[in-house]
Amino acid sequence: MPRSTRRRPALMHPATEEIDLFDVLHALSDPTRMTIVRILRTEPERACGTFPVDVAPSTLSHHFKVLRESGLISQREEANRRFSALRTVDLERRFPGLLDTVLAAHALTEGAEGAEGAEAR
Amino acid sequence: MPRSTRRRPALMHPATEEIDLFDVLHALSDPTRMTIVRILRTEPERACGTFPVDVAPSTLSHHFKVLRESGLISQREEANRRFSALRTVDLERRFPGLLDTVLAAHALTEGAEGAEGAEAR
DNA sequence: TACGATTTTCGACGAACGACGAAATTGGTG
DNA sequence: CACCAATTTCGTCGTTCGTCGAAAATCGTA
Repeated sequence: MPRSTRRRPALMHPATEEIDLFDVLHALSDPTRMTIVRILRTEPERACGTFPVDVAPSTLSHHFKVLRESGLISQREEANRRFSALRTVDLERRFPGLLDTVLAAHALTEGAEGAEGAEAR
Repeated sequence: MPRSTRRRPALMHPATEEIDLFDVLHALSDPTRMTIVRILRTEPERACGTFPVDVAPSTLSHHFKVLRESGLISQREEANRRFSALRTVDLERRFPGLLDTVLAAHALTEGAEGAEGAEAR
């Protein structure tokens, strides 16, 4: 038997040149997805289930799909798990400086938001 | 009689420090609004009705409201007209480099998009 | 092979979105 | 005052969004 008998459909990733700015902006305009991206910024790779966001697994799966199809992250399957990684190089090539600037902007709002009663999410 | 007898409610603009990143990203994730912002980038001020976007007036009004409440633009009333302007200084103060980077990113996608059959919008 | 862990797919639901037309508001002008 | 032009508000429509739970798929392991 071949090493990979794919029964699950292959994961769709847009090519670098096909990454759409509106899709990216929309993907980043959700707090949960922003959290995921921010975490992924500090680690090369991470399994889906290990993100500290409190939504149902199915919801999380949905967000990962949005992120993947927007071109923000790539996903790799390994056995049971699915590992996600930021497409930093591709993003930088497609929209130079965008990810850095947006994440920096979000970092600016960090302390203030949490301080006034928006604990999780 | 006083110079301004406001019967219409005053226009709501978020203070600079209150501009929300998610609102900004969401506002920019719509093509029509992106067009408006891009145009406003090249002119200090412009009346609402003079934007070359083909949507119904009421729809346009809605987009201006979203842009204004996100903090991206300010609006000033003068007689019948309402003039819009980019809040470049406030934006820069709140999220340094964000607007420039996003608009630069959008500029990169300009030629290619229009070339393959997405004339208007 | 049966189980458990990980993740997705599949509806479902309510909220928000983008679009529209009709009606109302406002103010300048004949 | 009547009219016109610019714009908003209101209600509606269909779509998309974010969320969930239940069920299915996949794979390692007991």
